[in-house]
Amino acid sequence: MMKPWEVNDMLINELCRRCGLTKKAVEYYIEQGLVRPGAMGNGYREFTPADAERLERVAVLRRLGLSAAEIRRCFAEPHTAMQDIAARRSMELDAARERQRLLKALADTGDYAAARSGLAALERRQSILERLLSAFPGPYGRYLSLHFGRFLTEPIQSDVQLAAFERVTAFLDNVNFHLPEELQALLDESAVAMDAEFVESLHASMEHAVSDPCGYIAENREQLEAYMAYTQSGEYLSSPAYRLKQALMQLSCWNGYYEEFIPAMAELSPAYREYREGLARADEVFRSEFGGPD
Amino acid sequence: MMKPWEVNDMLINELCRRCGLTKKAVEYYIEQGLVRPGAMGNGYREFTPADAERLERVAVLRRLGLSAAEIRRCFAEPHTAMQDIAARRSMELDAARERQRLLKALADTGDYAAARSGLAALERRQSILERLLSAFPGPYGRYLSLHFGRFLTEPIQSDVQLAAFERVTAFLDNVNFHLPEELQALLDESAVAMDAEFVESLHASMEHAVSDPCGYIAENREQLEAYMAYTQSGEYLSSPAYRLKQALMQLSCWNGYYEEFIPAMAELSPAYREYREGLARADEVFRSEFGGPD
DNA sequence: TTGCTCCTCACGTCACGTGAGGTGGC
DNA sequence: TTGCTCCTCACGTCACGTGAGGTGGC
Repeated sequence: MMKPWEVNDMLINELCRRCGLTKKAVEYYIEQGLVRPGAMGNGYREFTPADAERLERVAVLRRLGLSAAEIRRCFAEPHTAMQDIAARRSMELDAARERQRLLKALADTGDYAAARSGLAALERRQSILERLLSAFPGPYGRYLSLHFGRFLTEPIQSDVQLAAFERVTAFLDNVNFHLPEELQALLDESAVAMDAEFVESLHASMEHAVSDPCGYIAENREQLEAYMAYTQSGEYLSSPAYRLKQALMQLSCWNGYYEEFIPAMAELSPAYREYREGLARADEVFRSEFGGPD
Repeated sequence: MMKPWEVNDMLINELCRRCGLTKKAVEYYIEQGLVRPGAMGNGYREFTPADAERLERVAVLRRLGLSAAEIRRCFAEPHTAMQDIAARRSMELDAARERQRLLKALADTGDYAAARSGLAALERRQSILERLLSAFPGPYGRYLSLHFGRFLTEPIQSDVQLAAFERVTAFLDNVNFHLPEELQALLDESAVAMDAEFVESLHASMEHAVSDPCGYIAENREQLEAYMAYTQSGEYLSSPAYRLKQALMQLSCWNGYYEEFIPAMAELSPAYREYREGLARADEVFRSEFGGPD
């Protein structure tokens, strides 16, 4: 039960000096299970250098704004948790920035009604993005929230939109999207590089393809043909990437992703509807050019 | 004591429906003195339409992130408080953005030491800016925090800098900067338009003047001469603006602004020292061109 | 009487801070 | 014994949420 005293072990005061925390903070972290110091015979707590280092990290993460529960997650799943939390923080920052803008405008104009409607739009956007991150944990959810976040900036003006909003949130609350582990890993891997910048560039090239499909095809004919050929090759059809694609489509169909979520999003957001319509038009041109479904 | 029941008065449930708050929230705001409903004979609380409107505003301000105490201030001093709070929020947002960057970097690299030093720099910057806002309430403090904030982005590397930081914060904690009311009003009025953009443009033109004083003088000779003439005119010397300037310089001397604060800032921030040096060099050129002290 | 509204406690949340009162080691 | 460290309660903060237990009005 009792471990032997080592030369570098220390009592709480020395520990606090080292990691810049108060005794009370350390006691709280012990209570929260973030460290488990040994007990000496007299009831004193004894901390190892490893405990000290751990608490130094706790201090850094706290000052970065993480809660005790989030810090626990960071230690439990070192890589994924921190990325997840950083993505959430980034979203919250966007919201805070918008709130700051609304506050400044309110201070300048005194127009509470404008602030109220700005808040309503903001809160709806946030609740969808949060649900996306919860429903699809990890990099893929991050990608989705960046993708759909682009279309969720306008205020709601009609009851149809309000109903669509309810359907979107209801879908996200109930969806469960479980891939086999290896495919999930592959999905995460391929989504991991999709940060805000990447999604931005993706959207820009999409816009180009949509607004001028023929020009886009002319400019990128070589790559497009190579890609089409690849999607028909045996290599592709036997690859995990193909299995992932199939699984994603299956899951999406079962969930009602295409029948419920996408139509509701299109009703909610005019910008998203336009995007989908452009996509459909471009797709037709592509099909007639390269033939075949898919 | 008891006021007569009016047709549009309402009980708490109706009130909550109107302003989108829970009963508990309303009770809390009553406790905090944000509304004072009337009491009916049976102990029920009775809210007027004015109470309802007030609580709608409370709800908006709360969703914008203000605390109960801040909301009280907004009602007490309608214009100044909201601007003050918005300025503070803006600063906190900058800090949050930086923290988000550090968290993302930590998630990517796992480098806790880098995060720690980034946090230290950030926290020092924030503590100076907060003190500036507290020491100089209102628009002038906002201007100062924007002005000095530009120079407080580098980390501290020497003990001399650390000591200078302590002197800066000690100065700001102890300074009291009270102008006669009319001059304070004038100062606030002239500082009110100095937002981030304005300070940015001010700094840009300052930089131009410093890097090429002769060119700057050549380009702006007319305005500069007009300004110099104005500062010598009887009109200026008998204006409140002149009295304000004199009072500011007096106060600054008494406080040790020039003997303590400015030198400490120059020791703390190399960027600020450079700025001051450039200013001094440019000033000499201006003097030799336009003559006279001041 | 039933069902609904209203009221006032009291305790919980989160990350600690601030004592109070008592013990251990030198 | 003195002075310092250590310990464990207990209560406070902020903006409420969640009951519990009791009353008022129809």
